[in-house]
Amino acid sequence: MHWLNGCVNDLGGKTMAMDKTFDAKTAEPRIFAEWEKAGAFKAGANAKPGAETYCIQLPPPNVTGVLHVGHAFNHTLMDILTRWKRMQGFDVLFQPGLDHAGIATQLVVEKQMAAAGEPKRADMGRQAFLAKIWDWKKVSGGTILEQDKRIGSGMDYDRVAFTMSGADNAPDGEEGNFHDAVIKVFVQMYNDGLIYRGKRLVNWDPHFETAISDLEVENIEVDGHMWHFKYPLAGDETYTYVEKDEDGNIVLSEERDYISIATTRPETMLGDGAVAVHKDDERYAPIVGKLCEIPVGPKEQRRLIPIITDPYPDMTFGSGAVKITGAHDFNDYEVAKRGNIPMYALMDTKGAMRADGRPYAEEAAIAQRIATGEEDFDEAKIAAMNMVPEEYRGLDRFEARKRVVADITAEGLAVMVANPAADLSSPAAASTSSSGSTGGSPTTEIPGQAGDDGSDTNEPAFIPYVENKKIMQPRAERGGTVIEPALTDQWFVDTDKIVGPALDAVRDGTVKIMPESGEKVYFHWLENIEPWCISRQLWWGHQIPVWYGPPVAFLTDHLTDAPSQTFCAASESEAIEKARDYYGNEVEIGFLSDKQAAEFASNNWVTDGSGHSSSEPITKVYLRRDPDVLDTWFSSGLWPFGTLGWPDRTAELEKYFPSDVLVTGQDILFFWVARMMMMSYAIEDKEPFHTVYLHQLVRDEKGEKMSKTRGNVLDPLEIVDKYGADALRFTNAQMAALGGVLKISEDKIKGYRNFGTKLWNAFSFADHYEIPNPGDQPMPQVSQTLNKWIIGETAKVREEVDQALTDYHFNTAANALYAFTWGKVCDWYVEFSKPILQGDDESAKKETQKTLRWVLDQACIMLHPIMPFITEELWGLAETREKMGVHADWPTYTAADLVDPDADREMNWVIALIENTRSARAQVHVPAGAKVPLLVQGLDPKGQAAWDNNQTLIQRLARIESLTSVDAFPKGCVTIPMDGGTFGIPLEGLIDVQEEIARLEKSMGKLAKELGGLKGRLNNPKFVASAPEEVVAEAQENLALRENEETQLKAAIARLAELG
RNA sequence: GGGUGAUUAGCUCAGUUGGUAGAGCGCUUCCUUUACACGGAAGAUGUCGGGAGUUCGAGCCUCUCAUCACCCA
Repeated sequence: MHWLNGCVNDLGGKTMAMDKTFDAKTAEPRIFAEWEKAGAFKAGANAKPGAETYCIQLPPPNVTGVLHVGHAFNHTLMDILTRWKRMQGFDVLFQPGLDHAGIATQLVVEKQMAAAGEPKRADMGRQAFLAKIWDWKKVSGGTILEQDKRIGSGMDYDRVAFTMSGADNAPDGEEGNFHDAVIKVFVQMYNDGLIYRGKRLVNWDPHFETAISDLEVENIEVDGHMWHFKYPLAGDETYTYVEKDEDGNIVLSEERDYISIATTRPETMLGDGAVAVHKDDERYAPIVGKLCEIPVGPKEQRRLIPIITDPYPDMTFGSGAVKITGAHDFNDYEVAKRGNIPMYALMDTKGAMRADGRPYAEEAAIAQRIATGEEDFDEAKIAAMNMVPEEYRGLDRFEARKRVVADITAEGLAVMVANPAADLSSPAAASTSSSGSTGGSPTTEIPGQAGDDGSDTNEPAFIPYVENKKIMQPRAERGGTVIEPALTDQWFVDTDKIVGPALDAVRDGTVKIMPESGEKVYFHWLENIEPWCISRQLWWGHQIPVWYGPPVAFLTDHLTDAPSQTFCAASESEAIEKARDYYGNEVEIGFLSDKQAAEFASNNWVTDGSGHSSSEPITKVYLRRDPDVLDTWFSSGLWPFGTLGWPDRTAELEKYFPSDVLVTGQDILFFWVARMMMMSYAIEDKEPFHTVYLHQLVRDEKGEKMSKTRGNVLDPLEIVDKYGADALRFTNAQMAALGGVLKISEDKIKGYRNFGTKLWNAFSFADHYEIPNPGDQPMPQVSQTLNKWIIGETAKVREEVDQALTDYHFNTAANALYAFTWGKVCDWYVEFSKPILQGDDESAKKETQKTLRWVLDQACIMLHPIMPFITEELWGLAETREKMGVHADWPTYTAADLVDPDADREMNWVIALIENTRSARAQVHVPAGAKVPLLVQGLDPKGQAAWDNNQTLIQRLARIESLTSVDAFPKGCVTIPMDGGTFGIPLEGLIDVQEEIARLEKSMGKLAKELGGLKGRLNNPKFVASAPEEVVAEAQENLALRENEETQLKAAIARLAELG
């Protein structure tokens, strides 16, 4: 054939010798190129007229990504499904694409710029920086899709979608609909009241100076410290602090003029709004409602905060009292919201202590009036207040922490404990310390202060109480910066309003999540869904289509404190229209540049430099575009229809949306799957797909996550180089048990490479026997039992594979094909066919030749979705083919039509006889090569027929010289019990009688166990009464067989016993 | 702390209306027999995590305990 070189010559269709093994390294790229040239993966390729559609959309990898084993696994599964459906004649689209991956991409490009010594992005400006990223994307973006070709992913590469395509600043060649889609969705959702702006505590990345989603934060356990400080009570109040043990015995009772607070983040004390204790905590009951003092900052302006009750504090943890810093901790945020406690933000966008605002003394005075209820407050007022004392302003948060700890300790407000390093015999150290804290052991380590006071020879008797403990620290998934919870203005999707249909769809089965456990997790998450923060303070992404302008009152009153006006519009021109409607036609509308917008101060809407007096009306206003971009998941949430041309009603959209199945990692169920569900329903009022197939992370052979730092990363491309793509793909399919843990190992891959070679050699065998290989031939009509049998087996495996793939049981499909190809075709059919192929019966020979070719073709077809390369190569060895293997017609024959029960029974009997004979021979050490005579006793007609039909091949495979029927076995005979007769190998004088008896007794032992079970059940009247008929019948049948076998074994043992 | 899952051969894992346990790899022995040593033949190994319950019958269903993993706080 023309599309595959080599292997076929012009000498009358006779094939040249095949290579010893399949040379994956050279063949695979060649074959993939041929597929692409033939357009084999184009949408609708090989579709039968009027075919149903089948669509899978690739979860878009990051544009910066390179192929790792997780992708390879994920992509293989989708490729298996789409290849399978394509061969069945469906109208298939396997839609590829890439995600612009805001933060990840920006990080990559900024790193490169830094390495090249180029100016920082802030210096180069937004447009120039974006141009840089686009340049980078052009050169290195999408490497992964090229790598995908190495593993055989059959996607429609002419349709690669990109989530930033068509953006305002996109260069030539990056046209596309995605940007329009994103903007249209935003505007639509804004107009529908599904998107709003608000102040929320978000995860703030101080390095990128952006909010990131909860899901992009990972909590890492690190060594941290828990400091214990005293918050003195206001007005010299005291109370009796009583601590009891489990039995209620008082273990400590003392007068205190403070409340002890434990914290891992002392620097946030400056922003405390309250101290909270549990309402059931008797220790603090006397002081609830009183005020205490934050023990930091200038002495004269110490703030007082209330002691409140809340369910949040854990009475058994730390001192049981918690400082509430609503602006810097998520738990505190909830407590503060519940208790209407002011949340003072202490840090700027870089994570340094704020340096803006009024002098601390003024701020503290206002805060004091708020705390005592003398002054009202609202969100904006609190946000403007800077509660950082001058001495800490501008310090990095970690530096501020050290300073705060040192200052409090110096003032004597740290909780002290006895110093274990001090001389315990001294009276001071032996006395009871004032610490009443529970949990944790004191430590001598004082971070940042070691050696400051006291010398090595003269340890202080008491030291500050600092626990060394593991704390969970939030880190940015990208970059690893310590996340700072921050109160900021962000855009949110009101998920409560759109989550309904997404939940219903799964509840009512419109969308099925596999494995089912995924549904539970999905419900749990969506039923407790939080507002989705969609703004990111990045540049690489879809800029939020919102412009701000002055309130209309500003035109006449420049000092108005009315809030600014928001215009949400799909474009600048639309924004102008909206602004005109608002300001009136006489007012000229302009836009602030990026630079101006960046420097914008909220009270200055006039930027033409002219001075305006409040009496002078303004005739031109400048709109400022929101500088933020949308969360990457906002755009990828539109993937199911965005890839198909939406908002245009393209033919592809009509055809392929909703798609069929989403195959993705369990880890992005919330990130992505849930969002696609919500967005699809919100925008198109349709489910995005009908099935979600979730799989786990691919791990190394020990089950550990692969990571560069661990050094256990397997590179799929190296595997492909070493073992071929098919081996990797087969391994992937074979591990894909629903919900299973995915552990990949090189040994496994090697094993499936060997499997490919086995298939290869089966073809090699056919060539070796000079079996014609004409190409597409109908299933042969056969009369030979052997051929009937293998055709039936083929039908069985076809059903099994189809069922398995329908159920997404890739492992079952792979294992069934493995067992069929190796265990049935190679181990038995090929061996059985040899005597016929070498024999004189021309018609049997011809029939077997045809059957063998047919069976091998079927194996190729059915293995193709999993092992496309080697099967394509083998397919192409035929003289003619109507289509390439990638488009070969998937079979539809059924076991009901093709399984011949008689042939089945006969061949299984033959196989059992050969196996039993081999086993008996091996165990009595008959040399493997030696041919032995075989005796038979009491062979029934069926057995006789089976023997007669298959005599040659039994003799060949069991190495039998002759068969003689006898009435009684001679003494010293190895016994082979079979259904329908007992066989024996006469070996008098050659066998070790004791060994043979041992062998038979072992068989008896196994039998006895089975018999016991069977008899036990059948003798139980309740079993016979309550079990289904067929189960009872099966048991009875089984019992008869086993009893027969038992009789034969007993006789054999008796014979040997005589001998011994 | 909340959630989800796992525990089956030496290892890695299958095992769906509950019918009496399998595969691959590894291991042992033998075999270079004309498709294949990336091979062939034979073989060994299980209290299906512990305990209890439902059932004629439980690896599978229920409860409980133990250990582990992952996700979210």
